[in-house]
Amino acid sequence: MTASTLVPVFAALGDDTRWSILAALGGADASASALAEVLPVSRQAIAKHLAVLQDVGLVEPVRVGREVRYRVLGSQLAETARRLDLIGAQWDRRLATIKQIAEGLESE
Amino acid sequence: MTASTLVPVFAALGDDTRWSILAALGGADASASALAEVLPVSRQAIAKHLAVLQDVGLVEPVRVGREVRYRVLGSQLAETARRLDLIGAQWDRRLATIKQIAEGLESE
DNA sequence: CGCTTGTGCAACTCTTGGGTTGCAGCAATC
DNA sequence: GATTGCTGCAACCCAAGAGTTGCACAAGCG
Repeated sequence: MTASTLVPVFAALGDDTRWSILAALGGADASASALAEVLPVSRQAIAKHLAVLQDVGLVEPVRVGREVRYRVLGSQLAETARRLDLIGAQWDRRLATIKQIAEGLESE
Repeated sequence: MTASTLVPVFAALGDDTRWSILAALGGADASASALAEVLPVSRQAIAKHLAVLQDVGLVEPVRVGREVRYRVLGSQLAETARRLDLIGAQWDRRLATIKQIAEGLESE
């Protein structure tokens, strides 16, 4: 059941501050301290968010000298999207099946 | 900025119980009371979750006599997946751009 | 009409998690 | 080697939300 790993990703993406962090990292890789200068939250709060994002594989730490910069992994976003799309498609298929059955009943 | 409406959807999808509800509704439309007999939570808890799911457009209420059944909207899942995929693709494009620049520097 | 049953509203508990401050530690730099 | 600056850990506060119980109300059904 790979779906169990999917829910935490959505939980991670369900927070505005984390999207702000992802957006900031979209410009260039940055450390927690650097992000704290841009965003209206403390460095420690950002560090927590980065830990969450790293746990679900949305972000990757890169040591540069004595600081730790983070990079967004777009592939993980795409992968999550792919799996979500599959689920949505399954529901549509179910609806289609029900429609078929209903139409079959009508024509009898 | 349509992305602002995207975050609440992820927040809604970031809960295990709500996925259980969606899964149960995948079999057939059901009321909050019916779901309460299947899932290990109270009817009121389910009612709250259904309200959340309805707010973000993942589920739709259908009155049947004196009960209110809920139906999953797979199209909303697919739409969310599409938008998430676009975002992921943008990050990949940025990485590709950076790679191009780096390669350009090497060849000079 | 009375009974049953599904829904809706309200109040409450308790855990989770986002945010903060403070301090200790470590690694470059001068 | 001392200083500077970035990281990591810990404790704490507070709001949001997941879950519960209880009750009131409305709509079918005997």
